[in-house]
Amino acid sequence: MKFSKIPSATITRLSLYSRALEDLMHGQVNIIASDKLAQKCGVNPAQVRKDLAYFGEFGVRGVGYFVKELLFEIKKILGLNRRWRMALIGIGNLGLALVAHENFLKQGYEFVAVFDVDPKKVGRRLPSMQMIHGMDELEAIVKEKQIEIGVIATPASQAQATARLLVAAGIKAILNFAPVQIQMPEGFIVDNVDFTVKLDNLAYHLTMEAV
Amino acid sequence: MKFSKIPSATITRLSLYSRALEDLMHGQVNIIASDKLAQKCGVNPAQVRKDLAYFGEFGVRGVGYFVKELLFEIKKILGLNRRWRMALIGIGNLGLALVAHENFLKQGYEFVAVFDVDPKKVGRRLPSMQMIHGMDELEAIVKEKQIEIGVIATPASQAQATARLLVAAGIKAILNFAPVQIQMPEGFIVDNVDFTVKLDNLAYHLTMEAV
DNA sequence: CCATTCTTGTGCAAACAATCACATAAAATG
DNA sequence: CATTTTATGTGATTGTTTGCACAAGAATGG
Ligand SMILES: NC(=O)c1ccc[n+]([C@@H]2O[C@H](COP(=O)([O-])OP(=O)(O)OC[C@H]3O[C@@H](n4cnc5c(N)ncnc54)[C@H](O)[C@@H]3O)[C@@H](O)[C@H]2O)c1
Ligand SMILES: NC(=O)c1ccc[n+]([C@@H]2O[C@H](COP(=O)([O-])OP(=O)(O)OC[C@H]3O[C@@H](n4cnc5c(N)ncnc54)[C@H](O)[C@@H]3O)[C@@H](O)[C@H]2O)c1
Repeated sequence: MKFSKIPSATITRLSLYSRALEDLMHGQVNIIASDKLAQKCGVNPAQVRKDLAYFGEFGVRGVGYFVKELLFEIKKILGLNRRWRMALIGIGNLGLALVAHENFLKQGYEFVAVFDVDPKKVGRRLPSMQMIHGMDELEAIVKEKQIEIGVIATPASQAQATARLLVAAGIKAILNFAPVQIQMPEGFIVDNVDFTVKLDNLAYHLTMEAV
Repeated sequence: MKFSKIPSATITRLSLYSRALEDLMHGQVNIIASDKLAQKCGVNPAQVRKDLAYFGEFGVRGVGYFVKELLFEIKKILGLNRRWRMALIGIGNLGLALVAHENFLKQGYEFVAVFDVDPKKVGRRLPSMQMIHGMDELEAIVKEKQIEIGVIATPASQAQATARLLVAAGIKAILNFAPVQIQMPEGFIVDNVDFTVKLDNLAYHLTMEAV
C-alpha cells in the first residue's frame, strides 16, 4: 500500500471493478486482463492498472489478474468484507423500494431499522415484517443495533433536520436521496443519490446536440 | 457564450444552482451573492462565478445575481425550459416509486409511457391509470409520443438488451438504474444512477477512518 | 463628484486526473 | 535455454479542474 492520496474517482471505479469481477466469477472466468476489465467498465486499461497499483501488486505480468483473488482484494479495500448496518428514514415510495431491494443484502448492506414520522405508519409493519419506528426511538435503536449508515428518504424540506438527528444519534455516514445539499459537521460523510441532477445532465446534452 | 469546452462538473453544479435558486425564489429572496449560493451548494464561490461565466455575464458587480433572472438563464442552458418525455422500462419496486414521484413532472420530466415484459403486468393499469405496455409496442409508442429519454429499471441482466431496444426504437438518451455499465453506440448518452457505488464509497471512507 | 464599499468576472498558478509509452517480469515457444 | 509473446506496473506527459487574487464595474454616501 502506498501512502499517497487516493483519487476519489479511483474509489468509484473500484466499485465498478468489483461489480464486473463478481459478474466474471459467475461466468466461470478465472483470469482477466486489464484491457478486458477496462472495456467492461468503460474506462482506459492504464487507468485500471493505476487504480489497482495504489493498493498493491495484484496482477501477474504476461498473464493478468486472477478474478477471485482481485475481487477479494478490492472488497477488502472498500470495506465490503463485512456487514454494514443501515437505518432508513422516511418510508414512502422510494423508501419502500429500497427496503424491498434484496441486492443490498447480497452486497453486505442491511436495513436493520426503519423510521418515519407519519403516525399512520409508525407502529405498523412492512411486508417484510419489519417494524416502522417513530423518530423518538432513533437514538436508542442506533446505539442498540450499532447502526453506522443512515439513509435519508424523507421529503427535501425535512432532510437537513433528519441529518442532524442522525448525527446526534451517533451515525457516521449518510446516503441522501432528497434533492438538497446537506450540511454536515466536520468528520461526517454525506453522499447524494441525485436523480434530477442526472436527468438535467441528459437534458443538457440533448439540448446541446440539437444546436 | 464562450465556445471553449465546458467541464462536465460544471453542468452538474448548474443543476445544483438551479435547485438552490428555486428554493431561494420560494423564500422571497430576490438577490443572491456567489458566496451565499456557493455555501448553499457546498462549493467554492469562485467556482460558482466561473461556472456561470462560461455562459455569459449574469451578475451585477457589487450587487450579486438576480435570483429569478439567473434561474431563468440556468434553466435555459440546461434545457429545462421545456417538457421532456420519458419512457420507463421495468415497472418493479423502483419503477413504481419513480412514476409515483410527482417532483419529476414539476421539473419538466414526464413519464409518458411505461413498459414491462411480465405478462402479469402488461395490459394492467397503474394507480395513476397509466397503461403498462409490452415491449413489442416500444418502437411504435416512442415514435408516436416522441419520447427522447429512456429510463431503465429492469434487472441488471436485462439492462444491456433493453438499452439496445431503446436505441432501436429511436431514443437518444438513457438513464440507467441497473447496476451495470451499459455500452452504447456513438452519439447516444447514458447516465447511471448507482446506489451501490455510493454505498461502497461510504463504506470505504468509514473503513479508512477506522484505520 | 470623489472616495469607499461591495461583489462580479477572469488571468494565472497549483492541484488533480487521465493517458501514453516503455521497462519489467512471467510464460510460451522452438 | 535463448527468443518471442504477453500484459503488468509506473515514470513522464498531457490535459482538466479548481481556487486564489485582483482588476473592473456598479452602487452608496459624504
Ligand atoms: N420516489 C422517487 O422516485 C424519488 C425520485 C427522486 C428523488 N426522490 C426523493 O426521495 C425522497 C423520498 O421520496 P418519496 O417519493 O419516497 O416521498 P414520499 O412522500 O412517498 O415519502 C416520504 C416519507 O418520509 C416521511 N417523512 C416526512 N417527514 C419526515 C421526517 N421529518 N422524518 C422522518 N420521516 C419523514 C413521510 O411520512 C413519508 O413516509 C424525497 O426527498 C424525494 O424528493 C424520490
Ligand atoms: N429497488 C431499489 O431500491 C433498487 C436499488 C438499487 C438498484 N436497483 C436496480 O434497479 C433495477 C430495478 O429494481 P427493482 O427493485 O425495481 O426490481 P424488480 O425486480 O422489482 O423490477 C424489475 C421489473 O423489470 C421487469 N423486467 C424484467 N426484465 C425486463 C425486460 N427485459 N424488459 C422490460 N422489463 C423487464 C420485471 O418484470 C419487473 O417488473 C434493478 O436493476 C436493480 O438492481 C433497485
